[in-house]
Amino acid sequence: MTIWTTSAAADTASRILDVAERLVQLRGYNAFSYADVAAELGLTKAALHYHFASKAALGIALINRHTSRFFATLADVDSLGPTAAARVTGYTELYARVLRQHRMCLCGMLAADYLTLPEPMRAAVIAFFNRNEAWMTSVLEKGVEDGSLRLNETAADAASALVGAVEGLMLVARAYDDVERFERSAAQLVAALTK
Amino acid sequence: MTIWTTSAAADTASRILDVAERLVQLRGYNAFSYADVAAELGLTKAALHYHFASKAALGIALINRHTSRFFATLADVDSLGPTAAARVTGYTELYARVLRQHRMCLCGMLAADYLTLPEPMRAAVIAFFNRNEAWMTSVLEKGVEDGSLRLNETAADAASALVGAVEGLMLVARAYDDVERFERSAAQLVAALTK
DNA sequence: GTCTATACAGCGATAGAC
DNA sequence: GTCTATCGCTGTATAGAC
Repeated sequence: MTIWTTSAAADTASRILDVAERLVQLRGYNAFSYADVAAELGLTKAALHYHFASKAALGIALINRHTSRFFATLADVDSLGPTAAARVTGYTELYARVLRQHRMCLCGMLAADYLTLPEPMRAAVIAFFNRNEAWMTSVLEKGVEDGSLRLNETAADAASALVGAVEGLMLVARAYDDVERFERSAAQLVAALTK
Repeated sequence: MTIWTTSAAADTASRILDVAERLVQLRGYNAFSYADVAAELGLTKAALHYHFASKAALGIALINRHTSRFFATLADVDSLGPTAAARVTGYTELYARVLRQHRMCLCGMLAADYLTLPEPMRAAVIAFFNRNEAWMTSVLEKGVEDGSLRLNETAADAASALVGAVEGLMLVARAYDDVERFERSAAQLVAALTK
């Protein structure tokens, strides 16, 4: 049993997930292969199939790990204890970091590939968005309660608009290879909440 | 020389574009093939290669035709002569129509596939977004001039945010298979312009 | 846990007949 | 303009040795 603290060489399954995650975020689910991942890690395709029996299984593991990590990081944003507007800005900043690596949001990319995905992957993608919206709804509700935000719609509706909008800002900004474009647009979304 | 008025059976190249366009909007550029299109039209792959020598050539033709048609339709929205807010709503309604067919915006989908596209296709995708933003910028500027809109940022910045946001609202709403979700969110974007 | 080897389907693309 | 036939390659996945 290996004890993980920090750094250290990750096990093979983790390294497979690392590479596959990056490739999906860069190229999409249908434009990466076991051969791509294997070559990058100096393994064979057969070795990958030992760790993840099928591409669908790899895909599901990818989404699940990403979702866990993302909401762990979001909890850190919460623990900074700022205002609702600052928290939403923290949320957009998480995505700006992804963009700086020229990557799309993993689940945003999979949303584009959605109709080609096996059902279990679809469900995991939707679960990610549901959690995004639930987090955002909670943040907006607190902002309304403390008077820092004024909404003309329900917090849930405002949250779903924000989550969707951020995905699109990433999608287009990445094509332009222009993170500042994303940041300018995201700042407007936040500003609209407090107007 | 065939005269096109309305309806009538389109020529083969047009029918190829029709099918390929739908498949890209549903599945993405890397998840459709010449075989898919040929089978649907009762042709062979070789016949498709006669009309479009390569997949890249087909892709470029796809974007160019779509761009022409989209801005022709947008001109109709303009000619209705409504206010800036109504024009933006008309813009979002064009995309709602696409969503009702369970399709993503063609260029939004290609933005996801962006890093896998040949350079000429990338340029055509960016040109589409540039024209979207130019149209939207013009609409917003007129709204500011006539006093119907108040912006806290430049019209160009507000336009790029709107265009990007709409793409994301489509992307996520399509995964949820929920056009009303898109419409609720899009209405908020419009409302934020006049607040 | 990783390898070699292989199966089998699909891909984009081409040659040449009709 | 469309066909048959085929090429070379890549895709996911499996069997069995080490």
